[in-house]
Amino acid sequence: MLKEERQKYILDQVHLHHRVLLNDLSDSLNVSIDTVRRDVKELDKEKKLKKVHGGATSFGFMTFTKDDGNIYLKSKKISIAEKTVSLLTDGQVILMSGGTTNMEVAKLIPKKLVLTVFTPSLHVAMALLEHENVEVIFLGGKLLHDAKFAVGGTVVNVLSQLRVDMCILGTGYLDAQFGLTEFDWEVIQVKQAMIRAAKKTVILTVSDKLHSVQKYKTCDMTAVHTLVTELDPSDPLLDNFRPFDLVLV
Amino acid sequence: MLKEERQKYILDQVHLHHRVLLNDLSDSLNVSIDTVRRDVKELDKEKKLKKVHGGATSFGFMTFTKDDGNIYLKSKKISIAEKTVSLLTDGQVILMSGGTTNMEVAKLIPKKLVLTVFTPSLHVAMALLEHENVEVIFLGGKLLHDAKFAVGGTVVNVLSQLRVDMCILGTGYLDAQFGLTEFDWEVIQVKQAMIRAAKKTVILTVSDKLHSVQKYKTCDMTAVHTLVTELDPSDPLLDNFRPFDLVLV
DNA sequence: AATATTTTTGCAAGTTTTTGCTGTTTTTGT
DNA sequence: ACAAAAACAGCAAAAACTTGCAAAAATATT
Repeated sequence: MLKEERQKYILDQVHLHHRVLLNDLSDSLNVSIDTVRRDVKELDKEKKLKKVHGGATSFGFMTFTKDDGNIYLKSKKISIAEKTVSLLTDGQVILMSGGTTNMEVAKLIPKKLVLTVFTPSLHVAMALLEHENVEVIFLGGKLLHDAKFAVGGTVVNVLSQLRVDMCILGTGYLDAQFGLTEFDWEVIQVKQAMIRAAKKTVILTVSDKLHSVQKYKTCDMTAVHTLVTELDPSDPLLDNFRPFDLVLV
Repeated sequence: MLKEERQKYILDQVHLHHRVLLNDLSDSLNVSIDTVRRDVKELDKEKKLKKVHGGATSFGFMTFTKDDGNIYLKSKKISIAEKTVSLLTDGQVILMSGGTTNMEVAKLIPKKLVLTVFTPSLHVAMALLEHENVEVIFLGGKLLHDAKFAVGGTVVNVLSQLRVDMCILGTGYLDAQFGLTEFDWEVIQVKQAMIRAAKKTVILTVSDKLHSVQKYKTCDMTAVHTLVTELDPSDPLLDNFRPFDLVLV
């Protein structure tokens, strides 16, 4: 194998996974670790990647990691994401909406899990593409400038032809009496179509958003199968939702 | 066997496999390794391929690496993007493919310009959403993990129903004789559909990618209306393209 | 047709590059 | 602070490259 081939492979891997381990490379290329080290060193000198202890990282596009400043909220969302990921099983076909909570879910999906995910969210799609075993299908349409989320007829139309295992809704406001509500009419249309296209609907929400109501209604509580919060399922804050036939996680 | 035949064979092999080993060539051509070495050296001098230790590679092969950080190439791309932006007018409906050059175009679009842009590239869509006056419509479909680009039937299908003013193709390899070529079959399908959907086709390419050929063909030079490079339109490097009925910018 | 000239080809000796291995130093996580 | 992992430096064998040269082949000249 030519040196050039090796280096191209290394670059491809770096761009694909955002980071690589020298050991993995040495392994999959069947060359000594020293050779890989020297290659990476060269590529680093050529500014094609960034060498770090034990491996290398790409320093290109991936700078969209605008960490939501609110550490407190973020830890809640990660807790929700962990619970959500545990609901997923190999081979499932699922729908994911947008929002920061769903982003955490996308990041936390195990590398080995095989999934097919439909999403109208640019950010979620981007995060999902980091996982080799996840097939990502973007639900195309007109994009909202702020939410980076596709809405409109084409999205709803494609959704109407789908029948998937599970739908994970990440944003929204939840109330036992008024159900799931939103403030954007077009987003509502998409989310309703997502719910219709799925056998099960999973709602993710931080406890701060419980018992809050917005202008438009997406669905009733009866349409929800699973509710994931950062709280313990037995927490009294969730009591209002117990009368409904849903799983609390 | 004539020298010319040999060199033609070498070039074919390089284009076919992206790389060759001098030993393999010497073997299959039944000539000494020195002769092959000299041939490859000549072809390298004529810029027909790139000689590397132990063999040779096609030009597109290594050039494909996403050249972030490569300041030199980036300035070329910005120059191309500036020229491209000047081709745009208020109210147009256009198609944009992916690639780093198109990314620069997306970033450089004037804030006041009113456009409608269809694209199957996640990165380009993301960049376009920074512009308030640009309506962005994502061409949904299965996303390629490395290119973050939508391909497949749904994309082609939607494209077949469009009729837009202009199509801007950012990636690809260009040669006067072989036209626009790619190495990914699925990407080809999308690009061909994009060309069919547009009244005008604009190709953006850095001069480094001129005269390089890949496995599959997207279109002939005759399908191209405008060719944008970082070179001056009168540059002799572009002479090969003058016989065609296209605008050089 | 015979000879001279240029080009091409193969070979050999010496040089450079590449690569894996050794032992040593530096960094990292606990 | 200590043990483990990673990086570094130097070395040696193998592969690849360079150069110069002479034989062979192709082309030109008389």
